[in-house]
Amino acid sequence: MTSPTRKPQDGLPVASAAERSTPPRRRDARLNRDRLIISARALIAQHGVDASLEEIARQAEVGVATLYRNFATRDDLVRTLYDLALAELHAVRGEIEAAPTPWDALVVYTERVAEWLVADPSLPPILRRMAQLDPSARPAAEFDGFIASLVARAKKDGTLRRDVDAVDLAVLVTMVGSLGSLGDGYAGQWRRQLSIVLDGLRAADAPRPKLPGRPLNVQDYRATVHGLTRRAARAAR
Amino acid sequence: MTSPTRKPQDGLPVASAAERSTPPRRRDARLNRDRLIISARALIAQHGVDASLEEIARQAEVGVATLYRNFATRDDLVRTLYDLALAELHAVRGEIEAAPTPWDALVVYTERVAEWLVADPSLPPILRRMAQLDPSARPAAEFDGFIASLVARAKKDGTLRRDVDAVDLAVLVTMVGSLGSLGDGYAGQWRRQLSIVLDGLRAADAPRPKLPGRPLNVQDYRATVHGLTRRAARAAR
DNA sequence: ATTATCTATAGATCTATAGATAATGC
DNA sequence: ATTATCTATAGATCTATAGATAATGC
Repeated sequence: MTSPTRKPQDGLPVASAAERSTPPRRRDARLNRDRLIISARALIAQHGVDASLEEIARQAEVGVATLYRNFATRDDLVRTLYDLALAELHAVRGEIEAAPTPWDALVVYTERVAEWLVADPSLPPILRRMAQLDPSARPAAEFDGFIASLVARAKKDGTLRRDVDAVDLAVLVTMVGSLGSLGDGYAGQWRRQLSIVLDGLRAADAPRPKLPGRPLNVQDYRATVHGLTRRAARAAR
Repeated sequence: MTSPTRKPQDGLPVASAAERSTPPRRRDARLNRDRLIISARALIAQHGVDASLEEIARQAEVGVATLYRNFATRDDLVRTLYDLALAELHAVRGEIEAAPTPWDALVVYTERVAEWLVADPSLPPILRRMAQLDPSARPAAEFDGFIASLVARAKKDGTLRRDVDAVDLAVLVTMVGSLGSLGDGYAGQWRRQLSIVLDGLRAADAPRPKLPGRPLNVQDYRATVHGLTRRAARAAR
């Protein structure tokens, strides 16, 4: 379907869906590709998916043609970043299964996914773009059935309120994860906010744990925003 | 400080801070300016604050020079959009004061601010940019003292949990407001999500109201994203 | 008469590719 | 020998402005 330039001269099954993101086999090529990916994440976080490809190459200290060789179109690049991020998310499943109770499993799920989003501010624009390119590409899609059953069990044992469902959880997590785009100061806050959200999801009579962290006061808040500004100024050269 | 081109030949106090956003006095000019603002909102919502100025002018059916005449720099444009949005937010204060109890006042506050954010998806990028340009420019800044006193009163009367503060509220509202950037389907959801957040903020022993709306199921979710895609495709011509 | 608009244009930056040159792996 | 990189370049699009033309308000 895509990238028909390479001939199937090696004995491999050729052009499977996942094959697109196979890194190149030459040492320098692999390195350049990695540099491009790092640089792309940084610039997409700053300027969204329309970030200049030339600048991405420049920041990776690589010619533009090298970028094009690795990623035939801008959407190829976006899709690769998406796939890479998704691979990291896969690891979460095991952790969820290891949780002792359904409620704990839901906590792990929301924490890990929110953490994943917050850690990489290029993700929100990338996820938005992917949703346009391919509506079936939701990051948590593969967890759907699994989470739905956890939700059912947590309702049954009286820890989760009965008037919410799995999609509510997904939306709330996305919401909390969006805090990563607001600057570094929020990066330390998301656990606290998530905890408040979880308390809202808990059955009314279930006991609440202590909130993690401490509230940002206005001075902190200011310092945060200033910090962001300085950092952004530096990044912009 | 800025825009020193106009000479103070009219008898006015000249160049006050707010004067920058004074619309022009000619009928056609005012119309063009309005068209530019509408078009800027749409394109900034789509592409962020780096949206092409030429395209903004094109979509407003106006020459680029007209855009530059109205907004000397890109940041002038952003600042104007910010000021306009902020003016709408002012109206909220009266509504908050009219609420019968401190808790109700906090609900009105969070609902109105979230609604304000959700209604205009150009706001998140604009607010981020403004935070860089001028760290003191937080939208809710003028409510700060007011909300802080509401928070104190709501804690005292046992409706708000005691381990949160006014900044937590601000962060949570920003979070909920970010749902507007995720597509139209979420636009109907934010009240529901906010309600869950409010339940998390409520003192543990206070009674919870019924959640508004109904959860999105996966089909709804898909339809939503598809809808967004079609709309985005149309908008992109 | 004044104020605003449009067209045209210079110079910068961007996307995308062709062709010459360099680096790796077998 | 193969694979990848870089430089150079065409054509498009962008920012920003100058100068000629059109529309309003008094």
